[in-house]
Amino acid sequence: MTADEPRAMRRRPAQERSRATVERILDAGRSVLLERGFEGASTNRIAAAAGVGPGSLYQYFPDKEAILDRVVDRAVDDLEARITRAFLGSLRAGDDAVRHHLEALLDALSAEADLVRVLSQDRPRTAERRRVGFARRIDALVAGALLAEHPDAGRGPVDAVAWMLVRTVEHVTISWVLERPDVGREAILDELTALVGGYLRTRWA
Amino acid sequence: MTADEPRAMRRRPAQERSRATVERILDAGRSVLLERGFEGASTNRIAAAAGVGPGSLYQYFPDKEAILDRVVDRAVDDLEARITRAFLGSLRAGDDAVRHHLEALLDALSAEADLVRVLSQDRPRTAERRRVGFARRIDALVAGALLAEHPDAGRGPVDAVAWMLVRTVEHVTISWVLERPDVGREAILDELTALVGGYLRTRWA
DNA sequence: CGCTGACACGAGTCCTCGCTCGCGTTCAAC
DNA sequence: GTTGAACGCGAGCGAGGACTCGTGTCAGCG
Repeated sequence: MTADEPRAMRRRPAQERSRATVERILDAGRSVLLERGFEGASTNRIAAAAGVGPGSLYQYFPDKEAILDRVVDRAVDDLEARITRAFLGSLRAGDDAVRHHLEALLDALSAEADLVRVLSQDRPRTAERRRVGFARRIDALVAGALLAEHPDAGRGPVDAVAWMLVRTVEHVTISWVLERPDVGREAILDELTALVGGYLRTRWA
Repeated sequence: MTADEPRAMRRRPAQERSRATVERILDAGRSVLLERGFEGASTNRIAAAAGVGPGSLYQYFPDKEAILDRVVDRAVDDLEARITRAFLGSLRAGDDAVRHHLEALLDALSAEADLVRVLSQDRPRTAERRRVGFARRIDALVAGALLAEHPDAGRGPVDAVAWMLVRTVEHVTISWVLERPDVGREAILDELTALVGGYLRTRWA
């Protein structure tokens, strides 16, 4: 009953046929979104790409926003899962932990460059909410890790450090993927590692 | 004759009256843009806000995009000027130079938080081009400053360092202005200074 | 004053888009 | 096979937006 609880489906698909239709709609939504951005993702275009009448969209979704919300949610879930998995997977890499984390993140973003571009450029409220939400969860993770290593540091400073590190790493990696500047993958990883490492060492020398 | 040279005015205003009209249109465009975002910045709304008929817009601008382009250009010019001035103004602050630069940047962005929000969230191609263009110019400035201090470092590494520092500082300051996290101005300046300083020290110890 | 071009106006045109609704089709249950 | 619900379809409605055009007003000049 909250203001913006996830819009329910208008009708819950019962037969196999309709479940496939919903799937086709969401896939088409993803394609159209990646190819033409939010601007060009009209309902008629999505329906056409799904090989479905415009009316069929509204059998299962209350409105356009609900469709794109689900599309974005799915895509971002994938991306988040990929990143989180990479993050956790490189936890045991003791010494070069920072670099391994950065490497995993950079590769995850590179693998979904089109998605990252669309979500970063046309930026509807949904996508923005998801981005900030995810960032905040990572904030907590990083803050926890930092606090474990420096139990004497206060809660406040640790939170500030975590917040800043997360924004830094987020934007540098995304900018690298999108701008493709004249800086190689290895070079940017070296620099980012130095940035984070130098900071942490400076901060808690 | 190039593909996207700046759209010329349809008619160059000759009398004082019409020059004032153009001014009113651009001012209204700015207000509407800041209050309702790109989404809500319709031509009719801008005309109404300017106290002008819809037709009058097209006496001087070929289409809607041209109007918003000029509005964005003006706003970003102001912001750029403010930032550049602050940057140059704090050049002589010898020892704490880094911190002074960051302070100036943060304050400039805070003073125009609404503009920063609109340009960062709904992000049309124009605004994005301008952002990247500005960033690249700052890249060059910073690279120059770094090279002056470390003449023995190669061109490539210096460019990479400059590129990364600029993206880092850009996004951390903008995120702070937009998210208003639970981190005070002094704290974030301390942290950013430590981040940049620690990095540079690590990099060229 | 009278004339002319510059300027302002805003009802109206055309178009796109989100969304509906009535009808035809397919499927599952008996 | 029959029936009724689930499903699919797509022409079309209403809203809103960009932009036009015919008409009226104003400034400057003789």
